[in-house]
Amino acid sequence: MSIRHEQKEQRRALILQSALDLFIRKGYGETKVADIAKAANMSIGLLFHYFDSKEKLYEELIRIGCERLQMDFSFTNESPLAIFTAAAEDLFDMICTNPSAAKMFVLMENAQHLDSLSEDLKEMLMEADKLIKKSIPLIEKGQLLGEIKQGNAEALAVAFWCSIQGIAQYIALHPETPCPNAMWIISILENREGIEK
Amino acid sequence: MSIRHEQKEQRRALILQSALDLFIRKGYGETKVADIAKAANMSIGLLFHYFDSKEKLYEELIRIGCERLQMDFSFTNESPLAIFTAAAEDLFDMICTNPSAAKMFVLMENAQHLDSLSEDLKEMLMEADKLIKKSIPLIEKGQLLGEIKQGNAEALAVAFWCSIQGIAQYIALHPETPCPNAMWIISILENREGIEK
DNA sequence: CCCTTTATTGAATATATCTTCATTGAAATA
DNA sequence: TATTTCAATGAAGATATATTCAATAAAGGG
Repeated sequence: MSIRHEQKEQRRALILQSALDLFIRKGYGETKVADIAKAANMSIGLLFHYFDSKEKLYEELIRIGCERLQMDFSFTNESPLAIFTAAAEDLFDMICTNPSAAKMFVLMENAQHLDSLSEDLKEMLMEADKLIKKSIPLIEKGQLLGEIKQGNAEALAVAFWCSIQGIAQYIALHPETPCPNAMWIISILENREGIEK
Repeated sequence: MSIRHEQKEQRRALILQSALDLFIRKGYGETKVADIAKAANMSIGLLFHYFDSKEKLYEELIRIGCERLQMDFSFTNESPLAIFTAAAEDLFDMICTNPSAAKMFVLMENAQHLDSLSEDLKEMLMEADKLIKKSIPLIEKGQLLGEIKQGNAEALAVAFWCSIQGIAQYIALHPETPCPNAMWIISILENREGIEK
């Protein structure tokens, strides 16, 4: 392949990477196109040679995020706690192994609360909130089985998923942080020993 | 006191409240002065009658946040786990009782990563990051005592504080959410039963 | 009741930021 | 090598947003 074509891809990737980092640190509105160009070591004009607008660039990042972070959270016939454990382990592995995955995770969360965003992108982003809602019946099942502790199922779901979200955010902003163990977060849900009735 | 004076205070409070809600939902840069004025049911001009600039308004919010959220996290001579438990319970109580406290919590977190902010405010905000650093020796002490589980102390501190941060963020944006139990988060740190050596 | 002070408005202005464009130079192609 | 195509620049232009201001209405005080 030609030198040009390679460089084109590299440049594009560099812009996306720089923009992602800035967007999650400062937010969309406070990240100036000039900041992104500077971070990517290029002129403002060149940035617009690669992306039509700041908004398109942002949307491209979200699109990439949606592709990569396909949270299956598949309803296998495993026990509820096993499903949450697998999900947590997958996520922690992703977040701690791949710095840009952690950043994507944060971008997607922040994007949810943004007005000026095309409808189809907004729909894609609805997932995160659904995750909590979808977890509630699973938690209730786990409570009946005695593997998940008692308490309001929605509150438990919020505690579980938001803890992961909070940790992902910190790791995204401080990539050198030692990675927490997924099992620590599972202990939020886990019913310890005796089944009290 | 005169009607005017009362109304003045009310207006100011209303602006601050509206701005806080918008800032944490959309971020500083995407929150337009017009949005704030609209949310507070007043003209743009009047908003500037109460605050010199958008930035001053933001800084005022941070100043209020710093006053209210004086995280003592005092080093009493209680056991490490008891100190973390007390801190978590205090925070959860504050977050779940007082919606604007939860929002403040989020604002302060977001503000940290903002450039254009006076130096003295930046210093005030350094606290959150210090919280994790200050927790490390305490966690190590708890590990020696066997009340806190084994593992990298910094990673445990990150897991604990960031979980609280993540939950606070969700509650701030969804105030009707049932409040998680502080003890659920404590179980991130807690060493269950047998001391393995 | 008159005069002073303060609240209130929205259009006009200033400012900041995004986006375009004419131009230059480097790489591909023949 | 000549020619075409694309990368690259930064200043000019367009746009969006913050801020000011002159004018009006309401309240306070004598």
